[in-house]
Amino acid sequence: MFRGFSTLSVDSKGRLAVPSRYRERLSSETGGCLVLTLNPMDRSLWLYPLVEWEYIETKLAELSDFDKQGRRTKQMMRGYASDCQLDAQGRILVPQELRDYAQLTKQAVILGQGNKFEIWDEKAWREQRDQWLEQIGDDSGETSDALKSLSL
Amino acid sequence: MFRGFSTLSVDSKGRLAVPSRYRERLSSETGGCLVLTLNPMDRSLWLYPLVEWEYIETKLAELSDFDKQGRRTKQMMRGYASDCQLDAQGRILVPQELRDYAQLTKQAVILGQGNKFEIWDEKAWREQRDQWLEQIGDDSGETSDALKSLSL
DNA sequence: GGTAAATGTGGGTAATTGTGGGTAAAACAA
DNA sequence: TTGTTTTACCCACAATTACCCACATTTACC
Repeated sequence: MFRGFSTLSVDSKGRLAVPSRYRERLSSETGGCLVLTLNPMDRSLWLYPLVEWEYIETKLAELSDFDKQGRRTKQMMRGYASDCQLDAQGRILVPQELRDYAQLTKQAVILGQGNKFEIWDEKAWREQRDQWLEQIGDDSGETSDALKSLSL
Repeated sequence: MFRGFSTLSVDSKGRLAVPSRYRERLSSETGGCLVLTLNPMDRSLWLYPLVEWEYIETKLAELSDFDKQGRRTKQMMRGYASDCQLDAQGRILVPQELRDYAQLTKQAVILGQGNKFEIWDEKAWREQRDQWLEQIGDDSGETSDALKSLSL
């Protein structure tokens, strides 16, 4: 399981260095093969080790083409999934299209999220975070049963 | 499984270059024989390796002629299916009729979608995409059970 | 606190890939 | 047949990417 937070810079070629503490695990688990795709919920990116992605892909493939929301989710995540490899310096190249989607500028943040990483533009992340923090505490409005019974 | 995104240009002759990362697989799997047809769900095209298409064709043949949606799907997909071959530069020639259907102009995008590729006019794709992204995140309204229990 | 190692960052170069166009062969129509 | 259009094959340039090296900064350790 991946966890933790790092800031990192996106250079002029769109490369992004994965924090060194994760590199060994990524190389050994999957030979450095990673899959980067968009997060359909937010303007951010998800980075999976290849094996994890393949599992996600089977789950996506099971979604019906005749369910609209399911079809769209599938189309987005698979359509934008791009294979990448750590280079000799432990960086990945983020395709232009995905940089645009997540509005990545010079500074980005990477968040460990269990089976994957989430990558945000730093400024966008801070704004979202502050906004959510206000909402989460606010327990008016709908809260699912699963959440209601969750003790952290 | 095919995945990933590329932009590509449709030249004045209606040719379209398949991204090089897929070429070897397409050549070896099917000797470069591909089938291009329309996507009956959206104004875009589907590109299958021949073997995949043949499997789809058997499934289409099983659809009843007394189900309207089934009959139309069959008619469209089979009727517009056209064989094509990768040329020496890895391009395919898109028939005028299909270019018109998908409203392909100069810039197109190609999306890996599991057993096939999906080809859109770039502008049309971006408009659709932005519209869908709003809907996916919007969790009011109906969400299918399959999606509700999906963790990505 | 100082030194050495590890890490993050930037950029140059060569190979690969995408794109456009010329020309010859093939298909089609009159 | 003849003329016209379409398709296949070839070459060439431009843009992108992969790979390599170098330096600055941070971290770990003595």
